[in-house]
Amino acid sequence: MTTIKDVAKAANVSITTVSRVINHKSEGVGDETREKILRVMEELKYQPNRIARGLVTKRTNTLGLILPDIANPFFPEIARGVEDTANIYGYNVILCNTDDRADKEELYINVLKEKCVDGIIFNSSASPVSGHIKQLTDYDMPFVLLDRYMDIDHLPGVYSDGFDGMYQMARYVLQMGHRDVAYIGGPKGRSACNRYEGFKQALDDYGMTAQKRLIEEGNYKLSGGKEAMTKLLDRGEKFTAVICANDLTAVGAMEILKQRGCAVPGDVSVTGFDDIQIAGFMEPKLTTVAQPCYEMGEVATGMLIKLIEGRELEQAEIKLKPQLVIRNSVKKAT
Amino acid sequence: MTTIKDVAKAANVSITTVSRVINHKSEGVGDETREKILRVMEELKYQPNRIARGLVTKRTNTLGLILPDIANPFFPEIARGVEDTANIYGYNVILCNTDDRADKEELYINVLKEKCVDGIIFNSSASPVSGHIKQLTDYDMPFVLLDRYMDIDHLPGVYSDGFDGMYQMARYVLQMGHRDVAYIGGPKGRSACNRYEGFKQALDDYGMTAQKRLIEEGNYKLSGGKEAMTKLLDRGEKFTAVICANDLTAVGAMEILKQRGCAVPGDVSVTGFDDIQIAGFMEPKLTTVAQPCYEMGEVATGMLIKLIEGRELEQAEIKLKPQLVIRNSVKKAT
DNA sequence: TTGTAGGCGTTATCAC
DNA sequence: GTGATAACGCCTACAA
Repeated sequence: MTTIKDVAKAANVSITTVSRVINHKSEGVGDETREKILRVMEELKYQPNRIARGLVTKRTNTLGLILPDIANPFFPEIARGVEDTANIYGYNVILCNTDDRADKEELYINVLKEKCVDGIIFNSSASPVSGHIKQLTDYDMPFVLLDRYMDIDHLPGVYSDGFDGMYQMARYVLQMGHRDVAYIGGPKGRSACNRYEGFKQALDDYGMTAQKRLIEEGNYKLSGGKEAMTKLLDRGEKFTAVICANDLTAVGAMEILKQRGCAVPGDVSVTGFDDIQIAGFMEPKLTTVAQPCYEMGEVATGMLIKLIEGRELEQAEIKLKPQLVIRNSVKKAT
Repeated sequence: MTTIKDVAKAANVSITTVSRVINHKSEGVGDETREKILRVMEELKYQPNRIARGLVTKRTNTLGLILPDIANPFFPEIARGVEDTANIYGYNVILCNTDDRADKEELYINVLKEKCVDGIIFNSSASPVSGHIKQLTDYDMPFVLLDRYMDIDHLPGVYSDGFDGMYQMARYVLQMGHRDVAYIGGPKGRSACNRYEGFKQALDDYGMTAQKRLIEEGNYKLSGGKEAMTKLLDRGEKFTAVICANDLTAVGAMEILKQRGCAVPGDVSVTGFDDIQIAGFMEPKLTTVAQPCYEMGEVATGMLIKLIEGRELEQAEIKLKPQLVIRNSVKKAT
């Protein structure tokens, strides 16, 4: 490995001078000397050692990205947005999968700190007040929260506006003339970014109120959609549309509907949320809401870099608008 | 930030001694002194600076993972396998998206080198003889190739055995009694890991030969499947099954089939390859071949770490077997 | 315009 | 057992 020292010797100058041209502090270096040094660097295939540089500058140009599971289809787009943006600004990103386990989160935060990353983007199901996240605020480590819990302390974070997304969807369904609209949500504990509240607001704007008999709890999985729809049907509820809190739930609900001889969207319209890959391929193609994943990664990274560079954030919390994706699973109510 | 120096001072010992207990070289440190140092480290919340350590040990415990696009559904599982394994052995991984562009690949290799990663896992569509990959072999940087081109020089690499996967599939289709079997492959240039060869071998084992009239070229996309199937049908070819080189192709082929009034699998059986998410959700559920993605990441990382630690590889090239996933898109030929 | 010297936080090599 | 001290490769006052 060739070092700055080798270059200096070969060019017959001091280390300082070489360092100057490496860092483009070209003021204070003669044209000839610079030329020569550049030439020698080329010949020797010199590459600066960023580790050594980091030791003195306290900057590694590396970011940490902590998320539950990159294999979960929700995250790759986010990760891509993060990496692209980081790359533009000259940063690299270390990927960490936590499976939402507090111990792994804590471990990664520590390692990342020891490796002196310049900042961390953090997606966790844990609330920010919980211990291992307090680590972050206690350290002087810049960080940005991603999705998940809206924060009470106005920590910097980027969120997908579930309220707005579901509001758009519900309004669309209502515009299509549906009045008996069922809703299959997430499990009780999880607030799910206010999706349910968006649903209620839309009803409200149409002078309606949510009817308890048409509201069921799901689990964000296929099974939840199936079970909820089974209950609805077994109780003999009447409805012309079902709004589901996510796509998997919608797929499950649809399967039961078809089994029971209900045509979708002929007899019952169905909607999802997330726009996972299958949404565009199933029969009928699912009308759903697309999360602004890539953009979330982009925006979060932009914020983080601002933070790292000591610039002020105009806004600590940024909510991004999801997008309504209209396909074929909703038809006009007759 | 508290350093080893602070700890030494607070514990009234030399930094050497502190360093000894940090690195668990407990031989040569008195029990009492160790206790005291441990206590002080705790109190001061000391965390070793891995940058500084790396500067002297020449090891960063960081790996580079270079791939085209983490948002491409093929890679998240691989990345997860890589990260999990790396984590087990105490490494972190830097994620790099190249979009298969040679310039980006070269750039990342350089940055990774400058950041002194201990090794690189590399997935590229470029052939290993091309310039920027030669960088890797020229450097004394350990690396493992992932999927893509089988290598002529027996560089270390992990591959999915496309031959075997397609052989399994074709054999299954033949076992189901089909004799007029069409094949929609990839674009001509790309060898596609010998999938086509696997297909031919299976026919051969059944005393049959591939018939040119039933072979069409695709592009691994929906459009390719549609076009190829349209050609086949327009030419009036007779077949009871179509084997597609990947799932998207199969989905495209199926759409045309249905449009033209052919039932799947009633009239024609269809198979895919890759087992992407939609395969399990479409109607009929697609019989396909699952790539050993997670395992590939796992194995590649294991190899890389061996390389890094200077241990010998029993095998430079490892081929992993894909798995046949039988669903509902193939029925017995009558 | 250029060079000298000190320091970043560790580990490694010797002494004692 | 323990402790100086010299690296590691680079940056940055401060001098010249």
